[in-house]
Amino acid sequence: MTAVIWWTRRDLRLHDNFALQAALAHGEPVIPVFVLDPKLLQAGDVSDKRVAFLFGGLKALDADLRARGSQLILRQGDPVEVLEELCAATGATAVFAEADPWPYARQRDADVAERVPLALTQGITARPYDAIRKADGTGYTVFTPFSRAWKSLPLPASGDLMPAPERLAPPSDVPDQAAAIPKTPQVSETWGVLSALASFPPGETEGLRRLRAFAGGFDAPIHQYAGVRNRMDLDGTSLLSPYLRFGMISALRATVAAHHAAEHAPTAEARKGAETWLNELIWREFYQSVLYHFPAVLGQEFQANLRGISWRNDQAEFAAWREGRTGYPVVDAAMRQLVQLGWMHNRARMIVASFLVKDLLIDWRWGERFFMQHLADGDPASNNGGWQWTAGVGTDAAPYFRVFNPVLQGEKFDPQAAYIRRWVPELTRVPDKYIQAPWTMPADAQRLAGTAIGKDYPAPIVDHALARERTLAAYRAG
DNA sequence: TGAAATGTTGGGGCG
DNA sequence: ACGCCCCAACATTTC
Repeated sequence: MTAVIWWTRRDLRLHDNFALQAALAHGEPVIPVFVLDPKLLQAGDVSDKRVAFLFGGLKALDADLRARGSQLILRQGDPVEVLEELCAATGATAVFAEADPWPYARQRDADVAERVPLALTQGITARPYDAIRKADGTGYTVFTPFSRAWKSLPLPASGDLMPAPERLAPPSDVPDQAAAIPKTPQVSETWGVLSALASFPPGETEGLRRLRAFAGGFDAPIHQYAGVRNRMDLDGTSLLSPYLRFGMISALRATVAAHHAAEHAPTAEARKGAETWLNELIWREFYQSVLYHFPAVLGQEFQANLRGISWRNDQAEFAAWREGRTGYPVVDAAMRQLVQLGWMHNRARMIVASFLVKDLLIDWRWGERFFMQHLADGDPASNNGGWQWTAGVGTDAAPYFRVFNPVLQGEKFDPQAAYIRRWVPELTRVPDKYIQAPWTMPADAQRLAGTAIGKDYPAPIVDHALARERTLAAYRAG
């Protein structure tokens, strides 16, 4: 047997790992390698919360490998050079990794493959993202037929999933890696990072624990998911997205768990909950497939006739949006949650995205980039899909005239304003009656609440009704 | 995975 | 008793 390299990238797990299994089938020892690519870690491109989640995941993976007799080999540099060096130093004859549809990753892997024998497997998605195609071989651009095709294929039984290997041979002949541990980017030990990590402790063990807690058993939260998933004030969602993003939980395992929960649901409502969550996982599969077949979506609107919209792109308003001071409490709560936690409730993502694009008339790419910087679960495919959907310019997009009213969304999905009060403390004492639209509060009520609008909390930076008309006109003209 | 504008209906107040 | 108006409630259309 000869040494081979398991190159892990966004699959920081040992269970259900096609690349690791392929490596094990090919040779031993398997040398687990992660390459920190400086191009992906430049300050300004990624927030400290996102980096902290990644580094924490690497630490956890290393611990899990050491518990099995191996360890994670961590290197920083250009993956082509690093892998070529490692192959030379260790005598590894092949490199195994899970394929990634992101154009940057595809180019990188093509460059690596020119220098070392690279074998790519599936695994980022539950089904290979290039497998579901229309009869003519092209990719789907509408979700419903995609999901129908996706669901028509069989899923493995729970018992057929791949457990983590129990023992791994120690990687031999690996040069000392002490010098390779990265010094940059700095992960600041700030309260923000610590509190973000407390909400999302990185690692495969935690990912698996969350999946079990969410989808395991007859009374699991997945069965209530359909009814509460849009409530921003409740923990009704799985809170699994960062784990899925870095592959700390396999998409396949999540899918099988959802399917199993649906099949064994005690009531029709419970079944609907599991099916609804499964559908959300299929949206993720859909957008990976869209990115694979239509990589140009990363730069431009999928809908060719909507590429000429005249964005206002007001810098001051963009700053107010980023910093959670638009004067619309639901929007501000959500943006502060994002920046502090590195995560945002999905309903809130739609609300703030609609606000940026359709109230401020700011280019959706600005929002897409800001989300990628801050979201621990930020993924090029899902993030782009979500933004193009909200902007009404993508595959299977929301129609352009669908504009969210932030006040009504708040009333519907944060009815007691607990979400707002949690993230916008200066509104804590504002009564329910006014909290979704504090500018309507009479002067005496402002005094009573200790919140002067325009001073303690901003007046709305735009009038929603006017902004809506302005956007409809811009889209019609564009 | 909207919301606003517009249309319709039906009960109750009133002369 | 009856017609008229008002308007909430609901439905449909439009963006």
